[in-house]
Amino acid sequence: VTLAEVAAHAQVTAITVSRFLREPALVAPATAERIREALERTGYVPNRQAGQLAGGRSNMVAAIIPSIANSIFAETVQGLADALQSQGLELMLASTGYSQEREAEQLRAVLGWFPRALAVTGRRHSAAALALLRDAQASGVPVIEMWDQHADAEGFAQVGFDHEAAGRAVAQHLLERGHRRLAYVDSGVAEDFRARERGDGFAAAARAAGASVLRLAAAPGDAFDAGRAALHSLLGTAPAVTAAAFANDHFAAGALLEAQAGAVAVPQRLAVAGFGDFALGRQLRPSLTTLRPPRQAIGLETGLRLIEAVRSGMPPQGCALPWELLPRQSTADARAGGGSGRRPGPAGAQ
Amino acid sequence: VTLAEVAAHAQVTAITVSRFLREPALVAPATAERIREALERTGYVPNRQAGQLAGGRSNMVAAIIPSIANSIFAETVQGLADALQSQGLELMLASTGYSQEREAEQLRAVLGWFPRALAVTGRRHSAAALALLRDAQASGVPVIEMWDQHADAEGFAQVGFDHEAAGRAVAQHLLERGHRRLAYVDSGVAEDFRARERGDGFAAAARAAGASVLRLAAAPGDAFDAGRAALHSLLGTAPAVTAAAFANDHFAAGALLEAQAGAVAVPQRLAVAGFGDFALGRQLRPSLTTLRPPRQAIGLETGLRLIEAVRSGMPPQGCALPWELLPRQSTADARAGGGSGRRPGPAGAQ
DNA sequence: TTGTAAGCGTTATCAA
DNA sequence: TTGATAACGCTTACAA
Repeated sequence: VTLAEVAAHAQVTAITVSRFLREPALVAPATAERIREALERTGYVPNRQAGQLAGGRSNMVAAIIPSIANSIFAETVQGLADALQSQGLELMLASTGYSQEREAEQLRAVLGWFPRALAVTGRRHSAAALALLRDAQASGVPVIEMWDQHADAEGFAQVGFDHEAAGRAVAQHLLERGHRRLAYVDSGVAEDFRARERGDGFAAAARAAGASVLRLAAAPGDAFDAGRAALHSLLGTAPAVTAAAFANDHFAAGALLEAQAGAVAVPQRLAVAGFGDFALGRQLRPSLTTLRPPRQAIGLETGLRLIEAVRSGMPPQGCALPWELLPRQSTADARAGGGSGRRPGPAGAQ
Repeated sequence: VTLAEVAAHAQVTAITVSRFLREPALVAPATAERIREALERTGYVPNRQAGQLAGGRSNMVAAIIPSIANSIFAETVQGLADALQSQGLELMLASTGYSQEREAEQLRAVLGWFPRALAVTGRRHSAAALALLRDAQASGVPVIEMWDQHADAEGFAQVGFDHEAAGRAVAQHLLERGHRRLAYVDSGVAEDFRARERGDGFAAAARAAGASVLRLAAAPGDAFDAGRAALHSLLGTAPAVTAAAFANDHFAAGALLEAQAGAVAVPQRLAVAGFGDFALGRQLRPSLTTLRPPRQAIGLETGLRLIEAVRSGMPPQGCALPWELLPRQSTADARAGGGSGRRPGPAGAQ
């Protein structure tokens, strides 16, 4: 069913129906009524390809994330979709599997749809991807990098937070509780740059305070199992370590469960901290100290800023979003009487 | 950059470049080389809207799922995306938030892109959605309903499994272990029809064996908390119940954790079974008996069958995919020495 | 308030 | 092996 057929039913021409669809106020009430009926009877569905080709712009925003299956990004996507939907924009999603090569590929694929705006994850891109992003931005397509907030930005707006600072905060938390021999368990995924940066911040803060830091990488495969294995290798090879931070809550939860099974006292023998604030962490005993990233807010804010950029024609603005350190039982101070409450991260315009 | 500009660079006309892009073998080697160079130099990106408008068909498959954030569907989407990608098809994703109304809306939105094929979740649709799906199918767009496999199909191919049978299998498992007073904790989401059907099957099998079944609904909000609360209300209002099945592993895990905290012996005082085989279930002590649905296989198989339908022009075929009951410690027979091994579900063509 | 004409960037068809 | 021409279904710009 095309516009022309609907128009025939309503005894007008196609352009009038098109106009009614976009600006109903511009057609006479009687005509509008006939068009409404015709639309109903024919079950007309506007052809987006044709509309966007003729109009010269799409109503689609493309987002590229590392993994759909990672729940942390699922919430970001949800926030993004919510923001866009309110403006009648559609979301096209692509995932890279944490591969820079696939990022460029996926970028090329979505660019063929000529999206109205672009959201990518992180600030590290292959040369090919970077070139595509720059071209897009140069041709007026707003681009936002999600989840990051770092000085070495490549000229794109960033909506996220500083992962090194987050890592430092976790270290600080452990240092304040008297720990001097720390460990950081990295993600097994080499391309999870943000986890690595949190580790960098963690290590830097610890060393600055005169503490030692052992870094090891989690095994690939099931994250719980990897966390369990990491606990063993930690206790085996570095028995002096008294506190460990993990790249995410799944690793940390695995370690907690293994500690439970092996009668390793947490936090007395080993304090444990995670990242991400996954729902499970609050349920475990001891409950898991973690850092809550603004998972959904990143998506929502990205959406709002892209919309604004589209509307105004100006490049989008980035911003730092606050995270929150959630001290719980797994790092409770064995000497004193527990945690010191919540500690919000920094926020403010870029 | 348009095809015409590339063509000018290569000293041919647009159609030759277009041909080179689709069937390189059809252009002379020397010309091909010039075109390749021109493509490179100009950084040409094909305009999908124009291509699909002219070609009369898209290379996009649309999938509609209840929730992106639900990990169970994330794996299905992954499988689907993998299958499609191998054929150069792109995936457009829409989520409904378990609302039938939004399903029709989202369906209308994606139909505007004239997808090559359509994958929806489940067999229950609003009248509006049903009409859209029928129209699509009638106009030659293959449609598959994922996750379901039921006799009252509305004429669409189904790739999934029979949830009543899955529910019956869980009940059977508990009955075999001597339980006669059972409970089923439904999902708090009223529109999760599949969880309800599993409950129906569970209840039917239990009653057929002369056992009693109490059904209650989990509270909305955090699933772990809902599981904890469900355990309490179960122990409080129905102390005679000796085994409980939950609509998903998160509820069940919450119950397990609460039982642990409250010194309720599992499985001795209460046997607990879940659904979904989430990674956590294997980690808990007692480990969680669950039923593993073919999460990823559903997506993969749907993709393959849609591709085949597109290729052949015939309507897609559905199929039943096997699930697996995973008996673990949370339902171990207190009388005997443990579980009886894995029990695969039924499989075969529809 | 409605309509006409042109064109968006590509592909199908047919011709050379 | 390459090209000319005519769509595809819609919107923009302008005219009536």
